[in-house]
Amino acid sequence: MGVIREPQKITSKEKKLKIIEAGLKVFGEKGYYNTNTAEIAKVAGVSTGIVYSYFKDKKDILLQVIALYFQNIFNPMQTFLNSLQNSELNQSVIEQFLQIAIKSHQDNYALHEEVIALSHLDKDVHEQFLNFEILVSSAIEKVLSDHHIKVDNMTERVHFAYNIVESLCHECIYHKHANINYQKMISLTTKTLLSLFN
Amino acid sequence: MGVIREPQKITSKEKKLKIIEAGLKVFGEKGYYNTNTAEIAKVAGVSTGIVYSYFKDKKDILLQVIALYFQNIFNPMQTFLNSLQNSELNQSVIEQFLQIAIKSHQDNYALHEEVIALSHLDKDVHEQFLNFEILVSSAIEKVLSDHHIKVDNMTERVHFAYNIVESLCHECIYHKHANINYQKMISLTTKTLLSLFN
Amino acid sequence: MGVIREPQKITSKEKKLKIIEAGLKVFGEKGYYNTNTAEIAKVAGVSTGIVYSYFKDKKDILLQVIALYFQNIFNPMQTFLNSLQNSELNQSVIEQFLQIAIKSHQDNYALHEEVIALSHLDKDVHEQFLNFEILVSSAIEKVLSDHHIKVDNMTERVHFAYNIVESLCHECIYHKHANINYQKMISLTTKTLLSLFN
Amino acid sequence: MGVIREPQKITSKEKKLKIIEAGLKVFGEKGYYNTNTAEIAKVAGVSTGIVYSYFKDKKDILLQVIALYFQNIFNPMQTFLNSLQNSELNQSVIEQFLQIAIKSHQDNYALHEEVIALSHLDKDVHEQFLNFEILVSSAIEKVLSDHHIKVDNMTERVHFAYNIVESLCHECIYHKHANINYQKMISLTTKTLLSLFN
DNA sequence: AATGAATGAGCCTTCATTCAT
DNA sequence: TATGAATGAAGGCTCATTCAT
Repeated sequence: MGVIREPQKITSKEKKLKIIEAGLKVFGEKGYYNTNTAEIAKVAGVSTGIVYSYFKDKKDILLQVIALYFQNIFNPMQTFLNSLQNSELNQSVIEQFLQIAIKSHQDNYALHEEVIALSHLDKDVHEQFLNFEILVSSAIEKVLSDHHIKVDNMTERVHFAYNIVESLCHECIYHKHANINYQKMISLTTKTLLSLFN
Repeated sequence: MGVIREPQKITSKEKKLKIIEAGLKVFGEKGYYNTNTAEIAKVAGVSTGIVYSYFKDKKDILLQVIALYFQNIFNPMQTFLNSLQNSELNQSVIEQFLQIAIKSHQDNYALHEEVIALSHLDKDVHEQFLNFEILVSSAIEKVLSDHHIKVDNMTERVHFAYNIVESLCHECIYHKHANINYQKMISLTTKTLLSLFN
Repeated sequence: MGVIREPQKITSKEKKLKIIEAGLKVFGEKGYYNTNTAEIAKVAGVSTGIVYSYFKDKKDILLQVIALYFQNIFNPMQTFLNSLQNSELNQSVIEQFLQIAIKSHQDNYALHEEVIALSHLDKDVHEQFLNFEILVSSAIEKVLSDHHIKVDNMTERVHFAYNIVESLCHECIYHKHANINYQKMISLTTKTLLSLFN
Repeated sequence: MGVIREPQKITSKEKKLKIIEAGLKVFGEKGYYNTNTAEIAKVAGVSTGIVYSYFKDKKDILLQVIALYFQNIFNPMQTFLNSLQNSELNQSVIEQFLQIAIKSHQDNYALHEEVIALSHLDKDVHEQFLNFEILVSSAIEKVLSDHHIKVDNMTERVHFAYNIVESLCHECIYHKHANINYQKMISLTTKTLLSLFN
C-alpha cells in the first residue's frame, strides 16, 4: 500500500535523517546511478524495506539529499550576508564572501558534480537548482537594497554575478586547470563584481 | 571480443559514421542512460553485433558522439576567428562572435544538456570538455596575440572569458529564467569581455 | 508468535468481526491478491500487528471472510425453504426460489468472482465450497423429502439441480452474454428443475 | 565466464513453443502466481532474458498458454462434430460427444482449475473464455442447423447446453463428490440435452 | 492486548555484451 | 564482415510477518 510516513517520533525523524545522510555519502562517492537502494539502506543501517516507508522511491531520496546539500551550501552564505548590516560593501567584503562561498562548496564537494550533472538530466533536480539560484539571488539583492545600491538592470546584473561566482566556486573545488592561477581568478571575479555594482 | 576496427573501406567508414550520427540523434533525444545499444544500431540501420566491431563498448560510442558534437560547436567559431585577420577587435566583433557561439550551441542544443551532465559524471567526457576549453582558449589567445593585444594574466582572463561566454550560451539556449532579459545578458557579457582585454 | 486467540470479551469479538468485514469489503473490491494485510487493518481500524493475534495468516482471514460470504448467501435460501412446509412445490415456488437465490448472490456480488476463482486455486477454499454445496443440497433434499417427493437417483438429481441453479445465478449477476435473454434462461432452468423432480 | 554454449539449432518458432509448453506445464503444476519467469525459462531450457524477446511480459505468456489449452480442448470436439454430417443426432451421438468432451478435458486437466480461476480474476483470460464459449456454441449450432433441427430460443438452449456440459466435464475430471455417481450424472445430462433439442 | 516500525526474501524486467551462424 | 538471438546479472520495489515497546 505504501503511505509515505512523515516521522513524528524523534527516533523516526533521526532514522529518516540517517537515510538522507547515507544517500549524501554514497551518492557523493559513487554517484546516483551507480548506487542501489540496498546499499543506501546498508550504509544507513536499516533494511531495504523501511526506506520505502520514508521515501516514495529512489529519486525521492535523491531529491531530499539534494535539498540538504543546497541547505549546507546556502546557510553559511546567508549567515554572512545577514552580518553585513552595517558594513560597507567594499572589495574586502566581496573577497570574504567569495571565500565563504568557495569553502561551503568545498565542504560539500563530494555531491557537487553529481548535483550539477543531475540538474541537467532531471527536471525535478533542475527545479531545485533554480530555486537555489533564486534564494541566493534574492539574498544578494536584499543586501544591495539594504545598502541603497542602485544600478540599472539589477536582475540581470545579479544573475550575471551569480553565474561567475558559481563558476569560480566550481573551479576552485577541483583545480582542474593546471595552468590557471586561482588566486588570479578570484581577483578577476572580485573586480568584475565591483564594477557590476559600483 | 575482436579487435576494434578502424574502418578503411569507404563503406565501413560510412557505417561507423552512421552509428555515431545515430548516437548523436538518440542520445540527444532520449539521453545516454535511456538509450540502449540496440536502439542506436536500429537507428543506424545496422545490427547490434556489428556495433562492437567499431566501438569498444557503449561509452566508446558516447565519446565519439561527443567528439563530433564539440567539432560541430567549434568549427563555426574557428572559421569566424580566422576571418578576423585584419579587423579591429571592437564591440561589434565581440557581439558577432557571441551570436555565432550562441547559434552553434543552438544548432546542437539536443545534446547540450547531456554533454554537460556527463562531463560531471564521467572522467573521460570531462577530459573532452577540458580539451574543448583548451581548443577555444588557444584560438582566442591566438587572435589576441595576432592583434598584438597584451594584458597581464592573459591565461586567467581568457579562461574567465570562456566561462562567461559558455554561461551565456547555455542560458540563451534554454531561456530558463523567465525574468531575465537575455539581450541585456549579452550586453553585460560584451562589456565585461571588452573590459577584460581593453 | 503468540497463540491464536478466540476472543472472549465482547470488544475483542467485535474487533475480530470488524477485521472480517473489512476483508469482505476490500477482497471484494480489489481482490485477495491485490490487497495487503496493512490495508485490511486500516479499513478495520486496527493495527497490522493485532491482525496476527486473531488470525494465523492472511489466508486465515480469507477463509473466515468466505465463511461469512457463504452464510450471507445461504441464509435467505434456508429461510425460504423453511417456509415451504405446507406449500406445494409447483412452478411458482421454484421461480420464487430462483429469484431468492439470484438476489442473495447479487447482494454479495463483489466477492462472488473472487470466491469462485479462489475455490479453484486453493484447497481450503475449495473445501468451503464443497461444504456449501452439501449444505444447500441437504436443505433441498430435506424439503423434497418433507413433501414426499421420491425419484430415483435423488442425490445426482439434486446435484444436477444445484449445478444449473449455480450457473444461472452466476450468469444473472454479470449478464456477460450480450445475446442471451436471461428471462428465458430462468424459464429453461425452471422447466428442467420441474422435470427433474416431477 | 567461459561456459561453452550448446549450439542452438532449433528455430525461433520452436523455441517460442517450448516456452509456451513450459508455461503449460509449470502453470498447471504450481499455478500462475506461484511460478516465476525464471522457472519457466529454466523448464524451457532458455535464459530469462530471451523470454522477453518472445513475450511482452509474464501475462503474455499466460495468455498464449491458455490459448493453446483451449485449442487442445476444442480440436477433438470440432473433429467429432465435423464427422456427424450424415449421422442422426440420437442419444448415442450425444453420449459419444460427452465422452470426447470429458476426455479432452481430462487430457488437459492440469491447467483446467487454473484457467477457470484466472477467468474470474483477469479480464483478458475471461475474454478468452468467452471466445471459447462462442466457438463451441457456434459449432454446435451449426451441427443442429445442418441436421435441420429447429427449436424456439435456440441461442439460450445452446448456451444452457454448453453450461451443463461444462459442469459435467469439470466434475468428471476431479470426482470431488464422493457420493455422486458420475455415470448417472452423464445420463442426466444426456437426457436433458435430448429434451432441449428434441 | 495493542501498536506500527522493521525486516528481507523474492519478483519482474532490462540491457550491455557475446557468440553461433 | 555481419547478424540478431541469447545470456544472466543486477536493480527497484512490495508485502506477509515479526518484534520491540
